[in-house]
Amino acid sequence: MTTTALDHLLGMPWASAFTAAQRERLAREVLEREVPAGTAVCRHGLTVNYWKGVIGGLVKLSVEGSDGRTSTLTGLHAGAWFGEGPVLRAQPWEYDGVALRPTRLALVPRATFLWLVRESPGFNDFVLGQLAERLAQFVAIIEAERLANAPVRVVRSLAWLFNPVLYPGQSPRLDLTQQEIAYLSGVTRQRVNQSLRMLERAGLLATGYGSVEVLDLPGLLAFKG
DNA sequence: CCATTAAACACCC
DNA sequence: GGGTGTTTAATGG
Repeated sequence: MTTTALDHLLGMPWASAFTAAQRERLAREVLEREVPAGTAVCRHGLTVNYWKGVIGGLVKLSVEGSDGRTSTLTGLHAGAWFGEGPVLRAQPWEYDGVALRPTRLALVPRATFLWLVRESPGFNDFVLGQLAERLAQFVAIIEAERLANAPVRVVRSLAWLFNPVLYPGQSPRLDLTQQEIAYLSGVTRQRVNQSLRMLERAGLLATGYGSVEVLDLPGLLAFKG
C-alpha cells in the first residue's frame, strides 16, 4: 500500500482547507512519476508544464556554468515542492534537477496550480511563504558561497533540509549518506566527513549510519566555522 | 608551501 | 554491496 500522488498532496497542511470541488479537480489532474537515480526531473530552458512535489527520494537542484562546472542550489526530499517560480513567471526552468536516488514525484499541471493560487486563500498563503523562504535560502547560499568555507557550506545545505517552513513536521533525523551531502553541498566526501565530525563535537548534530540528526538547528544556522 | 582532492584502501553495517 | 573512515599521490592556489 503506497501513497498516491493525490494522497501525498492532500496530506499537506495547506491542503486541509481545499474545497470539495478543488479536491475533485486535483483527483482528476494530479499525476505521478517515478524517476530512477541519476535521471533529470527538470532541465534548464525547457517549458514548465507541472508544479512538482517530492513524494519520496532525493532531488538536487543546480545550475550549470558554460564551463560545465555546476553550482548546487538546494536539495529536495519528501514533502518538498518546487517549480512555483518558473510557473508563476511563465518562464522555462531556470535550473536543472537530478534525482540522486530513485524518486517519486507528484505533478500538478501548471494551469491547475495557477487556479489554486487564485481560488484558495490558504494555498496562496503557502505559496507566498514558500517563495519568501526560498528567497531567504538563496541569500544565505550566496553568503555561504562567498565565504567558501567547506564546513559552512555543509551546514547550510543540511540546515535547509530541516527548514520548518519548507518542511513542516520534518523529524530531526534524516536518512542521508555523506556522499549525498557531498553532492548537495558541492563539497568532497572527505570534507563532508570532517565537517560532520566537527559539528558533532560541537554538539550541533549527531551522525548515524547513513543518517544525520539535527540537535540544534538555530546553532547550525548561526555556525560560522 | 599549504590546502584540497581524486583514487584506492580496509573496515563495518 | 554500499556506506564509512583513512591513506596516498596528484593538483592547484
